[in-house]
Amino acid sequence: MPKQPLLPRKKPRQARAAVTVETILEAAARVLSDKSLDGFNTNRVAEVAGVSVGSIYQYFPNKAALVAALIGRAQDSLADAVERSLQRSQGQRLDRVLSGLIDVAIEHQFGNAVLAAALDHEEQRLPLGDMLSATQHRIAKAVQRAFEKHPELGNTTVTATTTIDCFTIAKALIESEATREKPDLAALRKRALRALQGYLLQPATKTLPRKRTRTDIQPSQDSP
Amino acid sequence: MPKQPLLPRKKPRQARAAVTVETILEAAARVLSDKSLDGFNTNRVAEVAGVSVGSIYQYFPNKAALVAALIGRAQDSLADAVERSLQRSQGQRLDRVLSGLIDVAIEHQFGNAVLAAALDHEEQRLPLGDMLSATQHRIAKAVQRAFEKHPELGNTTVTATTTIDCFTIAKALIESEATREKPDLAALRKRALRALQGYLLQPATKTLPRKRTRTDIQPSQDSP
DNA sequence: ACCTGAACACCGTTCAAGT
DNA sequence: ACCTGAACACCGTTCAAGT
Repeated sequence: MPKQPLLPRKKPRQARAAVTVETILEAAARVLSDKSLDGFNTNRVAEVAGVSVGSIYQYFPNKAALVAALIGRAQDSLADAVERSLQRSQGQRLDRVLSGLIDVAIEHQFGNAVLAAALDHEEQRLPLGDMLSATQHRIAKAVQRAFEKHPELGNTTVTATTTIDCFTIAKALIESEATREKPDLAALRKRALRALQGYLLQPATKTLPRKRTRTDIQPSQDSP
Repeated sequence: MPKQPLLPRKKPRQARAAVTVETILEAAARVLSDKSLDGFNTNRVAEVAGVSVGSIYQYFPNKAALVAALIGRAQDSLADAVERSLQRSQGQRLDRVLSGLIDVAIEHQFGNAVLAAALDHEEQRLPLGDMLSATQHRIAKAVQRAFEKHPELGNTTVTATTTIDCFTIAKALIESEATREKPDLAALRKRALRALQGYLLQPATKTLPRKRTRTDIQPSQDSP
């Protein structure tokens, strides 16, 4: 069971080394875009980058760390876009705010569809834990602030979970549309907006009396 | 670029061969549960099943087809559970119907968490196309019928897309909770119900006047 | 400090040989 | 018809040798 480290092995100390690292990451993004996850191998990345495979392993402990670095960059750029969008829609109606965020997420996903899909996929699989949460907290905090002070949500308490759920929901709808052969972005925007508005404006459910059934289980690791 | 076939190579003709196939699939599920996707390899599956690697390739064209078969079985069992749930909640309030479906989905995900997560993951990655849609249509149709005739949704038109969106949303929330270290199933139920009720009861958005921005793009395959 | 590329290990897949 | 397992190919990772 390989508990793989995902952090960069070391930082380049010389200028030409920094170029090497940058070249490697660009090549990795390129290969991932062109060939998707199958066909993404270190040999090809090295070839496209014009370096030896060994050079990759001087800065990244393994292939997963290479992908993790790309995910980190994508997250950063998403966080920037979210903050810009919230700034633009400041003081506007809730549907405007939400539409802005949805547009950002759609752009993020469809701007480079193959790459984004591959990164999303690996994001779930890799134990990114803390690496991810830094930037994601930044996003969550910004959105939560915007929600909290919004008049239309005055009566609803907006928790961190609520904010994260909004992201989860929007992301799922967008990714689902992305796998379609002919995505309809206009329709997608409406559906995502409806889902988010619905979730946010729906009063949190009063505890629903529920008969206990055999689905009242705690998570376990049974064999099939 | 390997356009991999995912359908079983052939059906076993003798009884002992059927046993072999069953044994292989059970071993595959076992390995996947124990070791997750890393560490899931054909050699180990063969070893656990007590057969030679060659035997696997007599019935499955490749490793992905093995996983695809497991996905198919999981989908079938989910479809059964959905239909049973809809039958139980027939004529009840909408929140009851939705809660029943949510419980089914939660049971499906948490009953064998590692296996379910691995299968979900591969479900997105593999080009399952038609293999999936058969069972998924069965589920979607059943749910859509239940929604369409439900009094509380009388004024809302329930399209196929609406139904699928509900699944997408519920699944995303459940999977997200499944990656947590200490999942809170009771809270998850409430959040999922709120999301589904919100989406279904929220009147479909009137076309929102939107300024055109540079995010009005069509999907493309640009380089980063 | 950085880079190279041959060498090794692991694993997916095949195929000649068996029953 | 079914099963075996050695052999091959591909790819992740390392390391001794270079600059």
